[in-house]
Amino acid sequence: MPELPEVETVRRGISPVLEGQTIDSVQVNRPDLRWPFPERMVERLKGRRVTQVRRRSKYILVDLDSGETLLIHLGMSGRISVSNDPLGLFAHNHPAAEKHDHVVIDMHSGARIIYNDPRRFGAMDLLDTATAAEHPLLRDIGPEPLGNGFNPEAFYTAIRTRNSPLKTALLDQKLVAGLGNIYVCEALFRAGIDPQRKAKNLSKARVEKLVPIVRDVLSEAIEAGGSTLKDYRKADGELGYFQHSFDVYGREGEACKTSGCDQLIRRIVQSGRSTFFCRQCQR
DNA sequence: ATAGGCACCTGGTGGC
DNA sequence: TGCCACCAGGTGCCTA
Repeated sequence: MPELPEVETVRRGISPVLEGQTIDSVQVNRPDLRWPFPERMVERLKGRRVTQVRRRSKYILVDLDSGETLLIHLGMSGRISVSNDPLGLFAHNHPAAEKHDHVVIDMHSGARIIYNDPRRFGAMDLLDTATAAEHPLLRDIGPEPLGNGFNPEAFYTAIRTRNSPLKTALLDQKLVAGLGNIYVCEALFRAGIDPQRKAKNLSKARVEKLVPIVRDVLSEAIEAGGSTLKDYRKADGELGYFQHSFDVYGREGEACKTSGCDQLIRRIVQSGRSTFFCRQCQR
């Protein structure tokens, strides 16, 4: 479930557990995720103090006092969970290991961070903190949707030359960072825009409507994650994995939620991915 | 430069 | 119960 809001929820969940704390040990249970883990990752993490936990798009960036930054991506199925054993006395205070627990990080505080990812589309790498933004995985990413760089003028210019459907353009991480299939569908529904419309043909007025809606959809999802976070952690420590009710995503054949609209939500495929929308409400 | 399709991998669901 | 097709929150890479 990791789009920007989920990744931000995870960041907020692990940040207080990591920042200012020292890594005691790291257990890596296989050689790779999507790519091999970086050389000597365990040794490079061990004994390091975490100075800051940041997010860029769907990447979590864990800065270390060594001048290196641990980059984490959750792919499609990545999960991070947190558990605690403050005195470091009882291993059973941590949940039993589960299938696909690929990386386990134990902090000096007794906290344990587990990275679990069945499909292994996720990734980890170690970068020089000073030049992290120039890393190939990060350098071409567009503006953060919740930051000043994502505004109607800039986005209008960015999609001006885009011949692809607007849905596809919104998923292009070079144009705007962090959006994924769910929140693009949701934002386009709320904006009343047909996902099949060509990006380059979008009027200035519609861009001005869409941009704040994208922000709202993401902000609300982060809020929902944040508010669910505490309760959920009490349960089993899973972060970024919360219930959410969507207007269109995953609702093919169900009634459109617009009052007075009698249409059913449709599913089409655009560049290989499902798009959910209402034909009546989205033009 | 841009657009489209494939690939990577595991697991869940629904039909026969 | 088994087998099969299809679906899934992402994105790098290859081809035109």
